Amino acid sequence: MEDQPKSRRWKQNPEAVRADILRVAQEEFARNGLSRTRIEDIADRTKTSKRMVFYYFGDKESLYKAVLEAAYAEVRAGEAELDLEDLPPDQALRRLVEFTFDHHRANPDFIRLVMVENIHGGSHMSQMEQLAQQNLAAIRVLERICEAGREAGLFREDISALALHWRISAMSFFNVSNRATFALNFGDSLFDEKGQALLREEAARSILLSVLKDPTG
Amino acid sequence: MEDQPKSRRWKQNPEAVRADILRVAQEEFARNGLSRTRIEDIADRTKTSKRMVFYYFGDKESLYKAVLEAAYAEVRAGEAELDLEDLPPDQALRRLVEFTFDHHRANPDFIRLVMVENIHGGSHMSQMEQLAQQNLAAIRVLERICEAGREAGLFREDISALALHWRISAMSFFNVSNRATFALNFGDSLFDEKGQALLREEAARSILLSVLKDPTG
DNA sequence: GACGTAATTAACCGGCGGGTTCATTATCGC
DNA sequence: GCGATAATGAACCCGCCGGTTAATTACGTC
Repeated sequence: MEDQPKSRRWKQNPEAVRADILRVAQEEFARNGLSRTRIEDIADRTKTSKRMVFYYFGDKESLYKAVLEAAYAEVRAGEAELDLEDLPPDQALRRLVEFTFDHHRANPDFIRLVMVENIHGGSHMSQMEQLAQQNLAAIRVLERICEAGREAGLFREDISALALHWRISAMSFFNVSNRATFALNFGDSLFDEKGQALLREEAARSILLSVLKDPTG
Repeated sequence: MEDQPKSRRWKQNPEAVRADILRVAQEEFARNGLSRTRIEDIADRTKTSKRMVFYYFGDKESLYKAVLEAAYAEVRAGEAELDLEDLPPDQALRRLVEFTFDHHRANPDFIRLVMVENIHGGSHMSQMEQLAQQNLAAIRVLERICEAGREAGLFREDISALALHWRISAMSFFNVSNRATFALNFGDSLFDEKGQALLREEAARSILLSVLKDPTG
């Protein structure tokens, strides 16, 4: 990091430049979507130039795809850190819901990239190959919880791990993605700390209730 | 409606032209977002010209705002047709969830417009004045159901109508908005008729369970 | 130090698309 | 019919922005 005083030993560092561009591009694409983002705006916020953006990433769409892929990888890596193995199934499920809720909330740029990608019909994401396994891993976690719950006699027999994941995602995602319009329509009382705590708790509670064989437990 | 006595011939019909533009513009903005939509593309699909689009709506952003406002008005009008007054509270709530789920699913263009608007931070919607009342009406429906449920001894005392609406919206909205990426990540099994029926039923069931004082009922 | 390659800079280009100009036609009130 | 105004058509303008050209500088290798 620190430079040698005598010889200006400032090393060229392509990887850092690349990472710098990616970082800024993620923010810009997340804020503005694909078309509204200007490569020059990205360049201006990096230490390098517009020419270099094209030099490293080819064209705008490839940069966007690189951003999307990096964002997915980062978020999935964050998810993988959650360890639920040693929890009883009901507590594991509750913790998974709370974690997902918090995790989405902490990564609004990722959420916005997914929104953008959905507007585009997923056409860029469909070209990303490697994420199939990562995603199935997410489902497998839920399936293990469900199975453990069934074996413990706690959970219903007929729950679908995929549909469960869908519901957990729906609430966690919507909470970030639709904040602007929801707050404009109904006020922002649900988006301060107290409101968010309420939503988080009710999400966890309703998910849990819905899988329990005996909801009174 | 159809007859116009000798004055006002069929030839020039500004209102129809305007409606034609709005209709096409809604589809284009919903499919492509604001920046990616080309006014010329809209014009080409109408019976009129690009020149007329500007003549009637001023500029692109005003057209977008007009589309958004019209879409909101139409969807809210559709919601207002639901009558739950004569149902017991638990059935009313279930029906409201199912209706919302179906209604969102039947109006993907509206959903996509709201997605686009959220990407833009709601900056255009914040200029729409009249929708505050419409939205409060939606909450009031839920509040009446909750109150009736409490009075009947069926529902918990501590449920928030707004948080309940948030959860119903979250699932109904996400089901449409994130279909592309969800299907790419986890397959499209949840989006055929059978999968959708499952999601709809589980959404209703989990909402209902979460408000009941005695969930075994 | 010399050579080849990787990284960088400055200046440029071209077409796409939002918005306009100006001339023309239809419609209405009288 | 006549004048005023609303509605329409064809062609045009121009600035923005994605992408490029060409020349220059740093760097690894011998």
